This record gives sequence, C-alpha cells and structure tokens, in this order.
Amino acid sequence: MTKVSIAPKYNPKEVEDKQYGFWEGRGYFHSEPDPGRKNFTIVIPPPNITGVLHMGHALNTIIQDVLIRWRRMEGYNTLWMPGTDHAGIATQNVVERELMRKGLKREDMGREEFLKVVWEWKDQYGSTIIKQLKKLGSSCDWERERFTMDEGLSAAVREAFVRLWEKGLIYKGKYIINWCPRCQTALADDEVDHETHDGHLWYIRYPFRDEHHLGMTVATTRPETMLGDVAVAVNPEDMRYKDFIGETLILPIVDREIPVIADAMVDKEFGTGVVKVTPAHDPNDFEMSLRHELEPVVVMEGNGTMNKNAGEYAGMDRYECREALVEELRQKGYITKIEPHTISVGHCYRCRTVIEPYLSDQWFVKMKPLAETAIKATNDNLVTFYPERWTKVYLDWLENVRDWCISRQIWWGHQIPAWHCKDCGEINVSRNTPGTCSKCKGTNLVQDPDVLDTWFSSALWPFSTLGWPEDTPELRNYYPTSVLVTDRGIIYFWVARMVMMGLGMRGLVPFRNVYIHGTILDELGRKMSKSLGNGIDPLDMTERYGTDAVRMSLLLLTTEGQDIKLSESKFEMGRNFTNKIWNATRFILMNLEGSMPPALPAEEDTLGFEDKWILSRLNSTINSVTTELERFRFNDALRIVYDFFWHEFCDWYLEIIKPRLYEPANQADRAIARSVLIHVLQDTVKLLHPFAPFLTEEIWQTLRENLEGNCQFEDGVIIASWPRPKTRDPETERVMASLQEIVRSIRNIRRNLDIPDKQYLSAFISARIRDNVQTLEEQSKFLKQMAGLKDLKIGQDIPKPPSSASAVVGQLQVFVPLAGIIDIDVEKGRQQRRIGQLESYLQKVRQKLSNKDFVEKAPPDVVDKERLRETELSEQIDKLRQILTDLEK
RNA sequence: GGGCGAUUAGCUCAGCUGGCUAGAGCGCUUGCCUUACAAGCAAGAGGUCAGUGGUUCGAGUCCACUAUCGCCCA
Repeated sequence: MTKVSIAPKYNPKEVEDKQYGFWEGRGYFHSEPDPGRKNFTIVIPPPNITGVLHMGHALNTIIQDVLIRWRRMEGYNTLWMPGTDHAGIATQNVVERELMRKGLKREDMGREEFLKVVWEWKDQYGSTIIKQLKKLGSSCDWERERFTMDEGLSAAVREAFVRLWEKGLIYKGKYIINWCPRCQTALADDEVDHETHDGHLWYIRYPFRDEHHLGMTVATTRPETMLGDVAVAVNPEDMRYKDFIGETLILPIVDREIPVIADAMVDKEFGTGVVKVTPAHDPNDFEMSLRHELEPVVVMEGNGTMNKNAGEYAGMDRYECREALVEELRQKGYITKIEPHTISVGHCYRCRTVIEPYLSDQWFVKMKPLAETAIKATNDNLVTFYPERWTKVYLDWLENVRDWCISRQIWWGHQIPAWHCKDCGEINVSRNTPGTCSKCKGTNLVQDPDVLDTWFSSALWPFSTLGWPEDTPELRNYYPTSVLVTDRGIIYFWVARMVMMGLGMRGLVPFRNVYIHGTILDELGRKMSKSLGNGIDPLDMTERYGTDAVRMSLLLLTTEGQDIKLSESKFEMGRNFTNKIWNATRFILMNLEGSMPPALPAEEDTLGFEDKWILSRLNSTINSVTTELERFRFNDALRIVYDFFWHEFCDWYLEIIKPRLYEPANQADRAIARSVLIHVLQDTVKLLHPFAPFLTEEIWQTLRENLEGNCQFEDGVIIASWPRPKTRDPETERVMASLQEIVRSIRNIRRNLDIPDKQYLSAFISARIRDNVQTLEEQSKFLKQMAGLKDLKIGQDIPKPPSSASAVVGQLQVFVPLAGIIDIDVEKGRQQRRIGQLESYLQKVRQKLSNKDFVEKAPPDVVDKERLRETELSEQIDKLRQILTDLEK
C-alpha cells in the first residue's frame, strides 16, 4: 500500500481559491458563439450594485451554477452571462447618505458633479457582490460581465424607448402616481408595498352654503387631504342624498365652495355614503374628477409638507397637519365622530416611507398591447414555469396590468431620451441628442430631467447583454436563453417585463423556462432581514463549512420551489457528505498504489458479483440524476447521488472488496476491483461536480497527479463528459438485496443478544430451493465477511440447531447457534415481536384478498402481488412459530 | 375580499402517474476510537399522514368543506 499524503479531513480552505483560479486561468467559464454546437444560456438576475450577498442570492446562484456546470459537461456551449444593475433609487440613496455625512447635498453640487461621485462609488463598491458570487463557485463568463449603465446597454435603453415611443406605447401626462416623499420620486405600482395599519375614520361635517340644512358628513381616513377637496360625492342610487345632488357645500377651514356630485363609484356602505373628492391626492378621486371636469387642487409638496394651497397649514408636515387640522375641526364643531378603522398603507420598497398618491407629470408605458403578446406567448407554451403554478400568478398580473410609470425624479440612471422644445413645446424623442426641434426647427431644446425606472433597463437584460441593438454573433447565437432562475418576488417586476420587452424588441421570448425557487426563511419561518437581525451570512457559512457543503446543504433542502426554513446546523449535512466523499477517495487512492487501473474488462464474466452490482447501481444513478436535473428537481438529483455514494458505494461496496484489495486471491481479481473502484469514483465525481465543484475538482486533480497512466482523466472535471448510463442488471440487484437482508438479520441477532462485534459466529442458512443454495454458496465469502462469521453452512432444509437464534429472510431461514450465550427469553421475545408484526401485515393482506371487489377490479398484477405476499407471509409466520415452539421446549 | 402554498416521526422535510408494511437528514437509544472517514460504523425505537365528509376494489396521494400557519394581489 502506497502512502498518499491526503488529509483525513477535507479542508475546503486549501482548495477553493486554488481550483477557482485553475478554472478561470484555463478559460473554462468563457463561451464563444459557435453555430455548430447546442447552446445552453442563462442570464444572471443582475444583483444591484449596492447589494451584499444574502442567502437568497446564494441559493439562486448555486442553482444556476448547477445547471450551467451540468450542461457544460453534457457538451453544450454554455454561457452564463453575469452582471449588475444600477439600482437607481437605492444607489442614489446610498451615495446621498454618504454625502450627507460630509454635509453635502446633491442639489448643491449639481447633476454632473453628483453623477461623477456616484460613478466613483460604483467603481469602488459596486463589485462587492460579484466577488462574493465568485466565492460560491459561480462559473459565469466573467469576461462578458455587464452593467446596466454600460454604454452598450444604455444604447439599448434609448433604442427601446424610441421604438416604444414610435409605436405609441410611451406617453407623457399628468396622472396620479405613487410618490415617495423621502426619495422624492414617482414609483411604479409594484414598487409599493402595502401593509395593514390601525387607523381612524374621521367623520367631518361640511355645511351647506345656503344653511337650509346642517350639512353633509363625509367619512375619510386622511383628513389632511380635505384641504384639496373640490367636491363631495354620493352614489346616484342613494335615496338618502338624492335631493342634495347639485347643491353647494362650504369646505370647512378653507371656506371654498364645492358641489355635491353623483358618481356610481361611491360605495353607499362606506362611512356615511358621502365621500370627499380630492383629485390631486387620491387615484379614485382623480378618475372622478375627469368624469366631472373638476380642477384638482394640489395641497402638498413633493417632500410631504403642505403647500400654499393649505393656507395656514402651509409648510407643515403631512402628519403634523393631520393632527392640527383635526384639532381645529374638532374645536369648530365639524368633527362628528372618530372610529377606529384598519387601512392599507403603501410604503416605498426602497426606504419604507409611506407613499403619497400624488398628481404629477410622468412618463408611462402603455401595457395592454405588450401584455397581450406576453400572454399569448405563454399560452402557446413558449415560456414554461417551474413549478407550473407560477404561470397563473404571472398571467393574472399581465391580464390586470395597468400602465407603467417609468419616469423617476432622480439623477442616477438612464436619462429619458426626450428633448422639450422651449419654443413650440414639441417633445423630441431621439436615439441621439437632437440639434433642432423636429417641428419648429428651433434650437432651444432641453432634455427631460427624469431618468427611467431601473426595471426598464433590466427588462432588456437578456438581449442588451448580448449586444442588442447591434446585430452581434452573440445575439444571434445565444438568444433566446434557455432558463431564467429567480425568486417569486420579481415575477412582475422583472420576469413579465422581460417577456414583454423580449417579444416587443426581438419578437422572441427571452427564455424558454423560468425556474422559481423558494425563499429562504429563518428557523421560525420568518423572512431574513437586516432589521430582524435573523439573517445567516452565506459567506460566513462557506468559511465555516466549506462552499461545497453550503451548496449541497441548500440544494438538499430545495424541494420544488418550497420555502426553506434554514438554520446553521443544516450545513452539517453537506459538510459531513463532503468529508465522506473525501475519505472514500482517500481510501481508494491509498489502494491504487499510484497507478491508474486498466479500463473495465469488456467481458462481464470476469467481473465479480459485487462489481456487477455496483455498476448496475451506478447506471441507475446516472440515469436518475440526469432525469431529475432535466426536471429541475435539484434535491432529488443530489439525494440520489448522495444515497448511492454513501449507502451503496461506501457502506457496501467498499467494505465488500476490502479482502480483494488487502489479501487478494489473485492479482487479476485485485486489478478488477481497482478498475471498478476508479470507474465508479470517476463517474460519481462527475455526477457530483455540479453540486460540489471545488471538492470534485480537487479530487480529480489529485487523481490525475497521483495515478500514472491517467489518460482517462480530462484536464478538469469541469469539462469532463457527463456519464452516460449503461444497462442495468436487475437479477444481480435482486440477489444483492436478499444478501443484504441476510447480513442485516445476523447483525440484528448480534445486537439484540448483546454479542460484541468482534466475536465471530457460526451460522446456517437453510434454503428450500437448490438454486438458492447455489447462489448463496457463491456468495458465502461475502456473507461471512459482512456478517462477521467464522463459518457458514448453506444447505437445503437444514434443521434448526439447538440453542440457536434465528431469523426468517424471505424463503430462507438463518440460524446462529449460540449455546451458552443465548438468552432464551430474549430470543423468544424477539421472535414473538416479529410474529406479531408479520401477522398484522398478513391480516391486512388477507382482508384485501377476501374482498371480492378487489380481486375482480384491481389490476391482475396487483392482485397477484398480494397473493404472493400472502403465501410468503404465512410461510414465514409458520417458520417463526416453529422456532418459537422449539425455544419453548 | 380574491388567489396560491403548507399541515406526514421530537425537529426540518421527501413521498411526482392512487397499489405503502409511509421514507431521509438531524435528534434519541444500544454497541463499537474495526489501519478511508467519530464530520464515522453497526443495530434500533419512534407516525390516527391537521379534521370531517366524499369518490374508488383501494386514499398520505383525487374531490368538497373546515381549522391553523404563511405568502401574494386588491
């Protein structure tokens, strides 16, 4: 035995950076367009440049890497396109916060200067998350890394904007949008998170101008907006108020005259059935104002303070104003009632500030026509979701989508390619900065100051990263991509918009499959968040358990898009497995004596029984793993290799062949065992590579270095060919299963009767059929070794020796003579328990068979199976009863 | 209010096309530092599959309703 210096524990720290450097150095992550090969392409969901890696990213990345590595080994031309997005609002917020510490404000420094600072920030911190992705083993084509504000991607944004404008799918106008008073920008509908809050319903009396009645009482959840009321509305069907329609009210405090109008949108059941109409501060009221031609009154500034239209409240914050105004109304006797009321409050998804519905001039994308194309493509199965149920969520959104507000009142992002003519008011939308107005030929042009929603550029990601709008070889070769892997949280934000833009700009869906993985939660099932402090840092985990352990643990927990309740101890599962793989390799390497064994013999006859068995199991494993990966069943795929490697290869095969390695009957036999060892190891390491890239590459390289004549090993397992399944050997597998059961039955006797493992026993196996005797005879060495026997007698109808423990295994009986050792009472108890188990089972079987309907209606093979069970069980019970009687003598 | 998901061993989860004596990992019990691995080996214990009703020869699996928890949309 050659001593190979290989540590008894896998040490990821010595391996990870080294192997990552090896792969990158050889350019194995890089892909070039090649029309002659099948493509497999993934675009990464671009993390934003302010991002820091969390468990969600880790899971997302690992899944993509599994797919990419597997397909690469399958021979596809694989491209995993990486990059980041500029995260307009988030990045601007971060940089503004930093400036604030220095006492600087962006308004003071001006747009150009501010953007310079943001770029500097981006250059310094913007690639943090990219470095972190590398630590996870991501085999992205880093040479192609992109950023949404790169020149090419910015050109794509302009191109898309112009095309949509030309098709009439982009328009500008004054509408109610979601406004974040802190970020001071508009947001899209889906950028607002709604929460249920405890609020109040204030009942406020509005007097009539003509004092012939006390007035009308409105109910509102937002009293401060009354300053902007332009009417009071009732439902036209509401008999209580029919006579008041057309009357004039005096808006309290403000003393403005406002009409009572009738509108079917008013809910008779809500409050008093009378609602105030504030078109500038409520989306429904805005709609109403259009129908009734009411002029909106804006009472708030963009920062959430009241403006001059609020009279004495001008300058006051919206919530201070609410309190003060309610107090004044109360004092003046206008408040008739205050009730507790739960309300849904929108919050900015970037800064959590309460959103203000706000009337302002914004840019919009007309969504209906785009959504229709996406719906059609999905219904035509051009895009498939895994798990399938997300299709409906996505389609529901598309079917009810409203126009998308794409303008943001910030500076960091793609400035809208529209120039306003100061002379004639024309809007000039153009790919390049225009010199003159297209309408009046004037030169007094000013570019629109707004930038586009970051998601506008993200929506182009699958083709802008490939060079669009240029007609590049990349675009022709890799588009549409194969699969998108993401979290359900951005199905609307991103997935749906990519499909629409892909169809709109390229006429093709951007990806054929969408895999939605689960969300990672903490032990208590809560989302991980900074504010709760319940996050588990993935890099911390890779540091402690090794990257491969983290990868395999997460993948083993990833079941069909279900959420994952994660705790640190879960990583032990993966860590233990990496160590098991390491040690099995260590064992094998120690037994190969430094040279590569020959390939497997062509003739099956020269293979031993256990060789045939493990090869058959290997083939089954290759087959199943591949199938499960094709179905995006990552946990099943990994579980199958795990079980094969640990519980078949290590637990049984490696143990069985030890005598062949240590004390071989002949050198040929030893050589065959070695050939099988290396063959199984090599294929299993390949199967494991997508899941545990570092460990498997380290093993691969170690084998290459330590085995002479290693021509079967490619330069790296990363580019090795994915194993192909060969045929299975069901008969051998069946015999093996029965041998394993015999071994377990003897081990069970040993444990139950408290016999030390070191004490060798004698055993008898009694078979009924001569064929069985022969098969067992052939494997008696195996049985003796695995069950710890010094001798074993196999024969037909051997009677039970006196003072022996026994077991019934299928049609066989196993006797272990234990004169002087056996405790008859213990053995009796053991047999009685077993009889009890089998009898209750037999009873169930007989129940089925005595049911006429079952026998007549169930498929014949099912009935046959039950019949067979019945005979087997009753035979086994008879034998056990006989054993019990003997013991009682 | 609408939709989706979950409820299976002490814990975390599988169980896909109904045939199951319901599995895994962790934990637990017992015995082993056996020259690959104690991050390990061997043998075990542990389950009214949330509840009710239905379909079926047969239900953890399909259907309906209920309960609890979670997510999304309005």
